Amino acid sequence: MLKELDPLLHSQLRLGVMSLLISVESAEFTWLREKTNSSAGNLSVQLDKLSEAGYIIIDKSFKGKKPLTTCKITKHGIKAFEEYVNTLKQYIGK
Amino acid sequence: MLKELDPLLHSQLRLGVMSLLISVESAEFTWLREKTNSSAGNLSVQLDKLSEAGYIIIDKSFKGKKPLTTCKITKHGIKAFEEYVNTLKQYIGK
DNA sequence: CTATTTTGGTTTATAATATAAACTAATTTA
DNA sequence: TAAATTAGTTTATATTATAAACCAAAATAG
Repeated sequence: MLKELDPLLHSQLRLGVMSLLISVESAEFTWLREKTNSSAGNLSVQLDKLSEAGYIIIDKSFKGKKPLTTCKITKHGIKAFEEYVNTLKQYIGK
Repeated sequence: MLKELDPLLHSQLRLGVMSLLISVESAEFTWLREKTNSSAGNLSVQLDKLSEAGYIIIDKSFKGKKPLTTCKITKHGIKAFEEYVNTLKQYIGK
């Protein structure tokens, strides 16, 4: 029987974000937006969900007086991502 | 920039079905239901979607007077599945 | 200057999707 | 012969994804 795929990660945008975050120290909102080619609104919502799950931490600061949002994957997030990938292998074969 | 994941395949149940169908000659509705642990209603709807996309062919016959629904992946379906897997590798790393 | 556009977002409304509930019809089984 | 089971379909609902509308500050154009 096929195992469940973590629904929080089984979303193109959220998976994309996690995929990007896993290979960098931290990333800015604008960079994630460019890389994922998503709308700011959508990205904002999905980042919140990842954050609420403890998969990432979001730091909201200011660069001068402009808002600066940076994201960083957590250990919990890395684990969830790895588990997701493992489960996925059951679906896509190897 | 991350590529788009075929939304028809990026669904746990439909991906599960395709994953099962790719390794068998054909499969019965009831078997797919067991393997995917899905409700009959949900499975029925998702099979129709895969069928409409030309990813599978559904054959509805009778075993005696009981309905017998069997599914088979198409060449187009195999190609779509393989493309999906390739794109996915961009997300999950190798 | 000051009006408009751009940047960097958030909030909220809507569109799309997944899923279950309700239903049909035939078939065992009690 | 009434009740439960099998094998599904159809439809309603809950969930999710996504964009539209919005806000505040800053840069740019006239």
